[in-house]
Amino acid sequence: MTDIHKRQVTLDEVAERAGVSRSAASRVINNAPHVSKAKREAVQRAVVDLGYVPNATARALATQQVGAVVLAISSDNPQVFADPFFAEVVVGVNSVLEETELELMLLLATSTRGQTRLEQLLRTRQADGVMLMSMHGDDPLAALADKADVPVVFGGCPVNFEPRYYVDADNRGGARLATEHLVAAGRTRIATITGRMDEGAGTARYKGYQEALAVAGLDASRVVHGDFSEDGGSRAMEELLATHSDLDGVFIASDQMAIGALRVLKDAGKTVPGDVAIVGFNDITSARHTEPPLTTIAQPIQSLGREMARMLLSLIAGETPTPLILPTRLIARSST
Amino acid sequence: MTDIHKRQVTLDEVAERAGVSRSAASRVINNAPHVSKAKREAVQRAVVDLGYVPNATARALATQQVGAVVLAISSDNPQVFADPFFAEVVVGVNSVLEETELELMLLLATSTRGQTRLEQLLRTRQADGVMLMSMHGDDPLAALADKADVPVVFGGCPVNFEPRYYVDADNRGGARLATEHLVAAGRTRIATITGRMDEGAGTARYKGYQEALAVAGLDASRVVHGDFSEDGGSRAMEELLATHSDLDGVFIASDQMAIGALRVLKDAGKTVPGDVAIVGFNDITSARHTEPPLTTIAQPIQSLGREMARMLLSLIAGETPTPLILPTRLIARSST
DNA sequence: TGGTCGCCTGGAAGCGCTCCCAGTTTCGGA
DNA sequence: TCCGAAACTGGGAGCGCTTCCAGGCGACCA
Repeated sequence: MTDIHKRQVTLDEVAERAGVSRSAASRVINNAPHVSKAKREAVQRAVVDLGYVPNATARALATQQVGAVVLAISSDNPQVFADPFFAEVVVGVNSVLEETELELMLLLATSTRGQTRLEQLLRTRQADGVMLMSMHGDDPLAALADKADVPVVFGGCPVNFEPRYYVDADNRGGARLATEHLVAAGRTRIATITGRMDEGAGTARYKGYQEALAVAGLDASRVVHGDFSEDGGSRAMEELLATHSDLDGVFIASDQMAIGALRVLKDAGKTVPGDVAIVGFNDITSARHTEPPLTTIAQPIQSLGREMARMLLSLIAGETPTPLILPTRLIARSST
Repeated sequence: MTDIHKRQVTLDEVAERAGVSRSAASRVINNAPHVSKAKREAVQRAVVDLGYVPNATARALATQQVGAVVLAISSDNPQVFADPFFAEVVVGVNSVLEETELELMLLLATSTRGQTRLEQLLRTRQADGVMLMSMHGDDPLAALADKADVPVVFGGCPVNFEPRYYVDADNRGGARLATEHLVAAGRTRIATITGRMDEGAGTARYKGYQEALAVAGLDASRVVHGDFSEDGGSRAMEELLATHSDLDGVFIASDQMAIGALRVLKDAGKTVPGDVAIVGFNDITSARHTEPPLTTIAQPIQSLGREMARMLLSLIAGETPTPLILPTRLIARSST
């Protein structure tokens, strides 16, 4: 870099050029009242002439507001964010932040360093608010976050406690929908492959499965716990086939696992949906391209991001929003 | 929010508690020399006791360094970031930033507001550096960015000019690889569906296709321009079928388009790879699940992110790195 | 024992902006 | 014509930190 930083033009220069005091200039920049029309225009002209842009840092220091919020993903897996899920969340978040003056910071707290950073963030107001996602069950940060003195909204409800502010997809309702769909299709020996049981989504989806079968008066004991991953899905399906070879329907708590399961089913010579019907969860892009295309539950991911951002904004504004559960819906394709 | 912001503890308090001057305290915080062992330890103890964490804003104002870099995606499509591609880039970027003290800010410049923000960012040093992606051909910001007085590295080379600092995947080489693969499989009437020709990746991949066919002495005139999208791929394939029904191989510049094309081919009663062999580009997750699984070109996306971040760091450190082209490789599956 | 060098040390001046406050105008109403 | 209220105006004190600088002090060499 050539080090010719043409020094940034400051408010003082604007004021001088406009022939007013710095205070007056500041007022027009923030369009506050108490400045005459003439001076206001003079300042505005000076701003344009000089190409003045306020220094965000200085402003932040003076106002004690950072002007940025952070989206933090806490996880032990460095690759979590590679999940397209988060990309969509970000799009949603961005769409509402775009209407404000707030910047978006990303914090992938996947290492010890990252966790430390997140912790400091929570206790020292380095941001005006934080959106926190993907807390797994035993994360001590969850509790800390919920009573931090900086506004925090959770994306997804942690498994072991309910934060004051969160927005979540209706995982339980979605799982119920999925299972009911299987029941309605005449399946009677319905199994499930759950997600990680230390995540809110994992337990909630399992609960939905149980509820639906209870209502239908069917046996809900064909259960294997998975981990949301494709390989995990394969392993779980193998186990299921070994222990409950009579099954004729499976609700699988993620499409990734469903893809793995589909492969195992195929290798085992079972037809889908002929021998066994499958419903997944998430509606990832690949779900449309499997053989057969996967019936699944879609969550409004961008909305989730959008609503998290809105809730955070409302919190920052000093309001007290109530938790929000977003509806999920069934996408029927050919695996059922 | 309860508004009991227990005021942040300041450096002055630390200094007082340690019985030293603020300057001394500052020195030990930044572990600078010229402070006796005794005082150094006293300060360190005070820091722990008080739970002191430096105020990043104040520090930024004093040092004239923001302590954050931004990853900016410039595009006219609000949904670009939903592409899993960027999620992976972010993972890569984060992995190197994690080792530093720098924060990561995300700027999705998809609206007028966003573009304005990006422009201001480029001219007013609101960040210590910026990584810029997805510039399409006629974006005036590209030129501006390249001579901004803040370090900028491009991700992907814009179509109409070569920035001073960039890292890109070897799109041309990858396309050549893909086309050569088709040639090696004995195909002789090889078409291509290109990407958007106002993006660097689009033109580069087209060039690679031309080169490979030139070397093989084959006709390179079976060309339809697409837009990288699935629907665009369908439309392009229809056109190709209508105008060049004799084709026996197609290099398609993105997997998304390939998926669309596959559907059209199937509807038209053509078998893959029997009648026509297909090679895509990107190796998206879905590519493994299509029918048949797609032969494609993989780019090292996380590396791209990582190298962009590294280059930016080196730029910030005052060095002068050279542009970087990352290798791509062929993933052979059953569509060829 | 005197002089010099080099390492501490803390005071103070900013970094660029906001905002309180006291002083000055202006203006309408009586 | 006079008075009070309301609107304007600019000075100045911070926000919390870094860093320059001048002064102090011990050590080391001759």
